[in-house]
Amino acid sequence: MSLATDAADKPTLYKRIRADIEKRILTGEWPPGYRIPFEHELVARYRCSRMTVNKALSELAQADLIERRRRAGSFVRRPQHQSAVLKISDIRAEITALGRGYGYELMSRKLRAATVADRERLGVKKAGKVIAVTCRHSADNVPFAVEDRLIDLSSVPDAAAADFSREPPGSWLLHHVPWTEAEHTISAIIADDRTAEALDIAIGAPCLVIDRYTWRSARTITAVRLLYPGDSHRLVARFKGG
Amino acid sequence: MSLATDAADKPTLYKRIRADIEKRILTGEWPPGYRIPFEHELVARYRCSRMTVNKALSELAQADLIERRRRAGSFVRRPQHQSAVLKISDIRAEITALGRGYGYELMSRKLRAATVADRERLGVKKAGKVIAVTCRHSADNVPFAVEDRLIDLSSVPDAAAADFSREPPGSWLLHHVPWTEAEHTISAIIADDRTAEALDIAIGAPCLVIDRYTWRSARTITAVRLLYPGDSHRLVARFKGG
DNA sequence: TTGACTTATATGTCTAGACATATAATCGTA
DNA sequence: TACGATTATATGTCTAGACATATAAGTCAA
Repeated sequence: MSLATDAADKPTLYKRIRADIEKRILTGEWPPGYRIPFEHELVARYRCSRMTVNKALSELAQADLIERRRRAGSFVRRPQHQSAVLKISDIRAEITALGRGYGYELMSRKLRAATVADRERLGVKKAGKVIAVTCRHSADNVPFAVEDRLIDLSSVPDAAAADFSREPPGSWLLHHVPWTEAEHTISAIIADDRTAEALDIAIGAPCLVIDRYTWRSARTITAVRLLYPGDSHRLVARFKGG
Repeated sequence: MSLATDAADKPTLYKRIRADIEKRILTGEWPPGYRIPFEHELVARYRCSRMTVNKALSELAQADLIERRRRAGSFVRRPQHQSAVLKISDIRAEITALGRGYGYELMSRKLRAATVADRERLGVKKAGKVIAVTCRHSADNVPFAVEDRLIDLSSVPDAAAADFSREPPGSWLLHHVPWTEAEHTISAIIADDRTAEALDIAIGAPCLVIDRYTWRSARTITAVRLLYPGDSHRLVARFKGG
C-alpha cells in the first residue's frame, strides 16, 4: 500500500513529495494529529536537500493540510468540515463573466440618519448616517437579482458622494473600500408581492436569499441582501479539494 | 505613496516583499494585466537572493493574485470575482460542531443497475450498478435536511458493503474515498408533499437546495441533493479576504 | 510539587550559486 | 507574407550550506 506511486509521468521532486504526503493524509493512512516525518527524515528518504522538502511541507501548511510547530514537528490537521466558505463578490463581474449583457437599474437611494433597525442590521451602536440603496441587476434584460443594501457612512464617508445611478454599489465599494472579513448567510424564502414584481416572477415562487455583511477590521462597512429567482438562478461553485 | 511601509514591526524579508506587492495590487496601483518587476529587478531593489523573491512571488501565484509565465514575467491577475467557492463537507460534523445533538435516519437504500436517469445524473455513459440512498439528518431531534444520494459503484466498489443504517453515506464516503473535485449548485424550490413531510414543514414552504457532485480524477463518485427548510436553516460562511 | 533556568532540536528564513525549461523575440527562408 | 529554426531570457527547480527562533524537554533549586 506504500510502494506504488500510480502516476507514470515525472513531476518535479517537491511536487512528488507533496503529493505523496497528501495522499497518505487523504486516504487516512496518516490521520489527524499524526506527526509526519521530520524534514531531515524526508531528506534522507528522498535523498534531496532540506529546501526541497521544506517547499513541499510549506505548501501543505499553506493549504491547511498540516500544521507546523517549531521543535515539535508537522502534524496532520483535522479537516475543516464544519465550515462553509462562500465567496461571491460582484454581480456585474459575475454576469459579464458569463458572457451575458449586464443591466443595472437604481430603484431607490436614500441618505438618512440610521434608524434603530439600520443600526441593528449593521451591528453598530452609535447613531450615524447611512445610505440605503435598492437596485436591480439583470442579465440579457432578464431580472437577475434585486439588491437591498445599507452602507455605514461613518465607515465609508466617500460613499456620500456616489449616487449609484450608473454604477452598482457593490462594484463601487469593491473598488473603493478594501474589506477584511465577510459573512454570508444563504436561505430560501417565498417571494412577496414587491419582490415578485421586481424579479418578474409569481408571488409565492421560491427565492434564493444571500445576506452578506462586510467588515474592515471590526468595522461594519455594508450589509446587503440579494434576492435571486430560486428556480432559475443557480449559484454554482466548483473547486478542488481534499 | 511608495516610501512608507506603514508597519513598524519587522517581519521576514520575503513576507515584506509579498506584502508590498500585494498592497500595490489591492490598491489598484498595479492593475490587472500589469507586469510586475522581474525577479532580478526585485533582487536588486531588496538586495536579497533570488530564492527570497521567488518565495514571495510563488506564494502570490498560489493565491492567484499573479500569474507567472516563463520568459514573459509575472502579471497581475484579474480578480476572480465571478467565481464562487463553496465548501461544505459533512452534515454530521457540521451539526456536532454546532454543539447540537445529531440524529440520522435511513429512509431507503437500494442497489440497482443504473437507470438512464441515474447515468445522466452521474454523468457516466457506461451501464453499471449504483446505490441510491435517501436519508434524513436532524439536529436536536428537529429535521435538519433530507438527503438524496446516488453512488457510482464502479467508482466506489466498497460502498456495496456499507449498509448506511447507522452511518450517513456522506460521512462514510468522506472517510473511505478521497475526492479531488466537487461542484455545488445552490437553488431554492417549493416543498412538495413528500419533502414537506420529511422536513416537517408546510407544503409550499421554501426549501434551500444544494446539489453536489463529487469526482476523483474525472470519475464521478457521487451525486447528492440536500434539501433544507429554507426559512429556518441558514448556511453561514465567514471568511477573511482581501 | 512547583517554578525558573538551560539545552536540544525542528522549523523558518536566507544565500550564492547551478542547470532545466518554456517561450517571446529574432532572424532567415520559402 | 508566412513559416520554421534559432536564440535570449524569465521563471522553475534544486543544492549545500548558514544562522535565527520558538519551544519541548530536561535540570535544578526553592
